Amino acid sequence: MPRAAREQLILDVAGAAFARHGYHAASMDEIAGQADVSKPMVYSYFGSKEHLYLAYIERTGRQLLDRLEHAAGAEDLPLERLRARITEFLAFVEEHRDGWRVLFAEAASSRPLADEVADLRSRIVAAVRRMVQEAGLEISAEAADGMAHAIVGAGESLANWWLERASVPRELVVDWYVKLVQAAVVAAAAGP
Amino acid sequence: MPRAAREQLILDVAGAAFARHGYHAASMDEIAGQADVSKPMVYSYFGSKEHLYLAYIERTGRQLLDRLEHAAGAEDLPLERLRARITEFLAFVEEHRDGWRVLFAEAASSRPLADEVADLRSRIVAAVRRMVQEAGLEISAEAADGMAHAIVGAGESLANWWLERASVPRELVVDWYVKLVQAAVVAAAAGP
Amino acid sequence: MPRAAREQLILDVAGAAFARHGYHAASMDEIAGQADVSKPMVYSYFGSKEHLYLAYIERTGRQLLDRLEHAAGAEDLPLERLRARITEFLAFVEEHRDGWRVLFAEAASSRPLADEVADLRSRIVAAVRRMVQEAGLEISAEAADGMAHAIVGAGESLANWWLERASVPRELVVDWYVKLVQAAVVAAAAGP
Amino acid sequence: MPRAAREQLILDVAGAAFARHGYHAASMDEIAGQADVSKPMVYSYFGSKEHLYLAYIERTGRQLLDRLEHAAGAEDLPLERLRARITEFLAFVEEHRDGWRVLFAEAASSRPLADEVADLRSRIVAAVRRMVQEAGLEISAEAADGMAHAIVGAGESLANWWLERASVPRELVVDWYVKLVQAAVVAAAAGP
DNA sequence: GATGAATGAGGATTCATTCAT
DNA sequence: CATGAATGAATCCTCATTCAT
Repeated sequence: MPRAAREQLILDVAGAAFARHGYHAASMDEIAGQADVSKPMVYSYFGSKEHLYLAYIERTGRQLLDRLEHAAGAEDLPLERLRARITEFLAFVEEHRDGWRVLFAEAASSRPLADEVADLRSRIVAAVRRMVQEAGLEISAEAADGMAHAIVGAGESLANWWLERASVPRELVVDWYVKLVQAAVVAAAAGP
Repeated sequence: MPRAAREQLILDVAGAAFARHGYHAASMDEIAGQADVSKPMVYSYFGSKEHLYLAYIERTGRQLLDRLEHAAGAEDLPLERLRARITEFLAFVEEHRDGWRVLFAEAASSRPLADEVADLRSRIVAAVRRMVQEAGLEISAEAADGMAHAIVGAGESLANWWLERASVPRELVVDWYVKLVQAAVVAAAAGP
Repeated sequence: MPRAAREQLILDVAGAAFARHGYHAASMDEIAGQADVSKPMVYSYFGSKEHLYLAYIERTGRQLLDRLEHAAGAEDLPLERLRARITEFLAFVEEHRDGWRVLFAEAASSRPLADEVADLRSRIVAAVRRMVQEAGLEISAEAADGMAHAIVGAGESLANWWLERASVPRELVVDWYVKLVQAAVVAAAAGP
Repeated sequence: MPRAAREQLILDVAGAAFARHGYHAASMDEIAGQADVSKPMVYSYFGSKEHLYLAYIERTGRQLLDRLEHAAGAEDLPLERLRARITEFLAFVEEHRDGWRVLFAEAASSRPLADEVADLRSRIVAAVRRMVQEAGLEISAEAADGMAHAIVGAGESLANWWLERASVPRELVVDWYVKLVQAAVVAAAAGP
């Protein structure tokens, strides 16, 4: 098996372990065992538990960003692009439950690693902020930033809620979220 | 020092440790040391690391709920009550940074303890859901539930953002969040 | 409650704890708690866990020896005295299960305390040895000593067996043991 | 050093520690140190202190049973077989003082582990009981069982006595014990 | 005399990490 | 390149024992 493939396999297994137990409780023994690789192998590939974790975060984050980026074409109308991106976001969450869980959970906890994860989140927030500002309304930079964070937080929470409600159709959730985002933008602009 | 006071002191110290390192990485040795108490003392008071953690969550959660409950009088108008509660929420977050961090962080991670924390969050969500439903608009139970989660998630994210922006006046954030909530309720009701 | 009575109560409770968990696993906390006495009390009375244990052994051993001594009158025939003593022995074992268990169990294990317990046992063995020698047969001192140990060991084992066989009448066991002892004495004397 | 050899070495060292201090007081630190192995090594080999202990009991017990079994050939006369087995038993006790001490001591104490040891002892008792019953005398099942326990107890006690009397030749003790067993069988059969 | 409160010391166990092969 | 084997360092937790009151 080529090295690249093995690396991906290890990352998959590691992601599952992190999602199941959290960073600290996941053990390198378990990960190596489930990947059918010796532990020194894992260390030779990733250096340390922390680096392995970061590599997983990085890969998952990049996948998410890529999908969001390519979800909408430049020629689409703003509303269509928003809807497309939200749809893509929920699709990603559904397809990568482990990755999503790790990304989201660790965004909030374990201080030492938070910075790396925060970076990913901040890129999403930045995109949302741009979107808010490009709506053409009169919104201060500060308000745009704050509202962008609120929008992202709402999306995370909504996604988690939906993940545990298999019966709710994705389209419905997309609808809600689209409307929420639109309303949020208007709310951010409304004068005193 | 009376026992009750020492218990509170230990909880404070424990909260700081949990906030700094997360549940797993925080060590009982560190907590006992910083509380200027021997480890067996901590065990005699709280039984185990897990119980100590739960005691902290419980205390912090109760404080938050109490404040939210008493923030608004029954005679206030709905909008006033909403604003009062949000103000209180942000005040709590500001005053109890450690507690908030632990509550919020562990809501998302560390599987074994998540249940206890999830319980607190779900009570807040339930209150928000009732609020959504009592707005008098035509909203399905499902939509109300989903939107309540989105609102809570937005609030959490907004609070965290604000915590790192000392210069932003609380009133401003309250304003945004109030508007966001109102908009969210309307959005949940809007037909296709 | 007078001190003497409290001491006895503590000893009783301690004996039960030692019988249930063994010396090491029995905890002073448990003993003090069950005797409804504070721990410093126990220490003031007995000094240390080891001393408490020895005090229990001592009391129980003395009780056993007393009963064996007074079981038979000097005017009885040798066989009657043997039977009376064995009967008394089994009665003691039945009435003082905890004490017997501790006495017997610790006779074999826990090195540091073995000496004290061994002393009690050796007094019983000595009595048996005298009995063997007084049988009037030609038996070397060594053989008498060895056989006395064998006889005592047989009795211990038989008593334990009987303790778990509630349906077996004591008289029957006494009979067996009397015969065994007699046979053993004869066996010890038999030439090559 | 191959793994198998190291396992045996650890077992030897552990046996010595258990014999010296008893199960509870023996520490894994001490055992690992004396075996010149790190503690995690011991855990990787045996899993836990309890498992280490059981492994030792198991090994020692099997050795004893094996030796008793092969001590006598099927073609030997009953008396010769009895003598051969007793000789073997004493030889084992002499050669494996630690093992014998642990086996014998823990047969009587420490509740949680007693079962495993009791099993070994009960197999020996069963063999003795069969021997008693095959003597051709009229003996009730109950009497045979009780007497078998008495015989085993006598042997244990006699062996311990002998262990501290280096000057007493083994042959002599064997002789006594053989006669005692014979006498015991007859005693069990004798009518009222 | 009596105790609630406190602790020093140590025990079992686990884990990330690294050589020797 | 790959690994089996090994460990230093922590971690949670318990317990016999003792003051200050």
